[in-house]
Amino acid sequence: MARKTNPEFMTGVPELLVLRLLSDREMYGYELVQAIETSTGEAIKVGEGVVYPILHALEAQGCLASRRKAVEGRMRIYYSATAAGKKRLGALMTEWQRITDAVATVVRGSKHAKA
Amino acid sequence: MARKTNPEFMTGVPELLVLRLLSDREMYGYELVQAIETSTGEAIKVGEGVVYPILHALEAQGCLASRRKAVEGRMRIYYSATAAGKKRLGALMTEWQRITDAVATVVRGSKHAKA
DNA sequence: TTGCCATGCCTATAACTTCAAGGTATATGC
DNA sequence: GCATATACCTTGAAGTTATAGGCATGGCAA
Repeated sequence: MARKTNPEFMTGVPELLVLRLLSDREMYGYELVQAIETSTGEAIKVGEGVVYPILHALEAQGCLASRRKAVEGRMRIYYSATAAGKKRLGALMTEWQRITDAVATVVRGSKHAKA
Repeated sequence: MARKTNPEFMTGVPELLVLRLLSDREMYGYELVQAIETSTGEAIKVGEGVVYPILHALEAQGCLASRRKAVEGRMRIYYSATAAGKKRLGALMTEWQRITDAVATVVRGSKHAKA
């Protein structure tokens, strides 16, 4: 079961984090990669190959808005969460809570867990 | 993003639950499918097509032991967690904690999260 | 008897996501 | 000139879940 790709418990997490971070302030791709790493205390690290496809997909769905900005001769594309994006974030957090709560119940030894 | 396969936040969860449940008492595949559903309060449901491959893989790795038993004319294969299985369960729970803690930190608005 | 459903095992295909590695380009430091 | 950091992007591989089915037995009802 040694996963190299799709590691344990990571499905959907990058998208959740991106949406959450972009709800606070606008950021560009390269910045997000590092923000995810620092904000999680090095616990979670994702590559650019993970972030960029998510940004493009979310923007195509109208969950993100982007604007180009030249900084020090380099081109940056800043993304921020739209209303639809925040709505989607809420749905993702609800789902995240649902799963984590369920797992916690079982892990804590839910004796009969019937009634 | 409407996922039909590999839904949000489910990667690795079925394996964790199977290992956890089989650490308490031996169960057979069909029983596990229902046990996961009831023990999570209907929050998590997995089909047989998810459980059986996991059982076979874990057994092949020595994480599970099995014994055949005939009950009411039907053949059942009971699985239980071995020492290696419990060790793997421990590793999975540690990883689970690591990810969920990290996500919780970001979601709760991680101030600047620099130092 | 016949038919249907629940039990109980199993497999194959499709779909989705993450990961690693590479490609392009500019600014800076040696 | 050359290497590194920034900054964007794409491609291919790997792994997991979901859906749908196949096979077989027992119990129940018509």
